[in-house]
Amino acid sequence: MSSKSRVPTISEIAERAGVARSSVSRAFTRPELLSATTVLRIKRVAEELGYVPNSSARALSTGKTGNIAFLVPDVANPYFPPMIRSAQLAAENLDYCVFLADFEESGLKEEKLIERFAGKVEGVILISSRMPEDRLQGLVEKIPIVLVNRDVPGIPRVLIDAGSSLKQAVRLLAHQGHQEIAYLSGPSVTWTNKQRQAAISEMTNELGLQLVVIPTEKPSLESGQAVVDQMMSSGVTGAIAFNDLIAHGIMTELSSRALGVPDSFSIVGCDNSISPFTNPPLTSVSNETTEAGKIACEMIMGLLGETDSKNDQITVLKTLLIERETIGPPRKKIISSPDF
Amino acid sequence: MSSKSRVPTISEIAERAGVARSSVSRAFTRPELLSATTVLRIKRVAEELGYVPNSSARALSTGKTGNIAFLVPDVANPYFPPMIRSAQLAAENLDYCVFLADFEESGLKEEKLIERFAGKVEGVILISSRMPEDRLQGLVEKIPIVLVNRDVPGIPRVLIDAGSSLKQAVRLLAHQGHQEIAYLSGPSVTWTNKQRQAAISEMTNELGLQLVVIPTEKPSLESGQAVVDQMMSSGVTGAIAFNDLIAHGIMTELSSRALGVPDSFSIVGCDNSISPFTNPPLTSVSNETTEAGKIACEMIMGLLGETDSKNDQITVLKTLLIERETIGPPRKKIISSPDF
DNA sequence: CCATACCCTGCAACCGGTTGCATGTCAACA
DNA sequence: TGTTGACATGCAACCGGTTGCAGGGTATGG
Repeated sequence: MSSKSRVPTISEIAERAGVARSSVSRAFTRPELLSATTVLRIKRVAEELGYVPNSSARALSTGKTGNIAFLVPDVANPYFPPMIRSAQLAAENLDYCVFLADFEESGLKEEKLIERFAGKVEGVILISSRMPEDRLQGLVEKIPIVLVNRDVPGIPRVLIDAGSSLKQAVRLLAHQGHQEIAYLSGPSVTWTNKQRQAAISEMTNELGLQLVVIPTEKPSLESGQAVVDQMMSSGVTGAIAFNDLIAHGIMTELSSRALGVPDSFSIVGCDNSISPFTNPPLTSVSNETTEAGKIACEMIMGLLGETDSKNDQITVLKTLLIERETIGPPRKKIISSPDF
Repeated sequence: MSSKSRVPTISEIAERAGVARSSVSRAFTRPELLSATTVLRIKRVAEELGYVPNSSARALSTGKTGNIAFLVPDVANPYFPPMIRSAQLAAENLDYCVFLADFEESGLKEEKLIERFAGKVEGVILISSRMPEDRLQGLVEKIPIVLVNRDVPGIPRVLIDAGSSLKQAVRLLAHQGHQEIAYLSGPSVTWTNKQRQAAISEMTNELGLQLVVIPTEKPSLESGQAVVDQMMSSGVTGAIAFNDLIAHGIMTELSSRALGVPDSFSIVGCDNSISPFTNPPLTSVSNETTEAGKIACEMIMGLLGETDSKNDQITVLKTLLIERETIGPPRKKIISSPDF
């Protein structure tokens, strides 16, 4: 029956406490300016009436919203939730609230979202941004930005460098005797993908292996399944996937064709997201996403004080290859060399 | 070098376009009140100057923030991200932004968060709320609330009812010959846990099975591992876990003791989150979390128009038992009856 | 006892939009 | 030609805080 009970305003508190509105405001924001007894009296009245400062009003006059935005390409991708969580927790400790949005792997949508958030937040954390570099450069003039897994000079960023672990994976594959391997690439525009591909390519060159790069539609299970045909017909005996999801898609498709891993095919994933759960457990690259989220959040907070967000701060996080059970020696080819 | 370039205000646009401030405002909010040419002129100037309405100011005068909050017990629990995603997408379509927060399975923290968000949002969606019923009842007088997986009369809610699938799981276990099974319970205060336990208990009674309820610390992998001793010494031959995470914890612990699933022990999970990935693939209950998120969001939006959020709207979503490979006949007990 | 300084509090403007009401213009109609 | 009404626009108050400045009161020192 009672519709939403209206919250009292500063004026009502002031009247009830017999002080000016400004004193009420100060009682909450700068109590050291008032006598202790006045503060007490005001707070008592406020408590009594259930006063809560209106944050829109406060934001309007101070220019600080106390919010940040956190944009990810896909919330449901298990790579992101730990990062989201740690960033949100870090923000909360500094009394900030965080907006979350999913830009569905689309740079356009990402840009639209930033625009929508622009007035509501003090800063934006972009995870694996798909936006063109020049747009980012333009944006950073308008609002503080921190990038995760995207390397744009002049914009503060935290990078997770899987390169060395991936090289190690190539070495492992080579050691088992693989001569031709595939890289199931991820979203081609992303820094993460480029960086992973470059590392793998560098190591295959060094070791004299053949590398076949096979693009996938999306970094998802389904996309992994979809490229198995192409992958198998390319003649490779092992593969490294952009992420665990793609790797697992391949494993399921392989197993539905009665091809076992690692007996018939070797595979390694990346991100260590679902890899402990797969069948068999997937060899994968673990990375400190939790740490990354926290650092990104701290970076953005650091930026807020400054007059100029143009800033080249950069943090690189290391990774670790977790060896599980999906690497083995290559299966002998059916159509083999004459000496067999 | 240039610090954040200030965004122009309505006044500057007005001056530049030679109209009143109110006209600029109307050009954006109620263009049908102005002549088409004026609207055009204003919009051109606005575009030129890069005008973006200040949302704090707008929120202050209209009383609508255009935001909602989405609170979950644990962002990193794979059960929630799909729900978060669908809710956020639904909100976005209605031009709403969503705050995300993690209350770490704590009712106290949940309450603190709601308080913090109170002034910033028009409504709150609470997932698996841990708050006492009377506090919720009090809260709903102050701000529109929608509950997911929590059943409080008078508050709109969407429930995912795993009962029938869980009963089916018990039947399956019984059919395989299990006489004593365990329920690895989840957070005891949650509706979800109570409801799951009740369904299982009802069916074990009906079928004349022994049910041992074993509480877990948290619905996590680690907690699952931690209760294996207790579970095995209780003499059960199969178990149903509150969720996939607990179930998987048990599987890994079992396997580290060289006990295979389902040969030595049968187990079923719930939520179908990581179950397709486990080794062996876990029999689990799938539920429409995506749908739940969307519906919750639509419910909250429906509430916003009304003067009174007290409202008994309720949606129940069904589930499905996905049979995979973790149920088998019970292992014969070592200490067995004399007839063997 | 008076001057100085400090402490506390109030006044009023301001943040940037929104909106009810008044005014002005022009066309249609009698 | 005068009246009426629809339409377009402006005026000014308002949303609920924050903050620079001024003024009154009291304590302190000369």
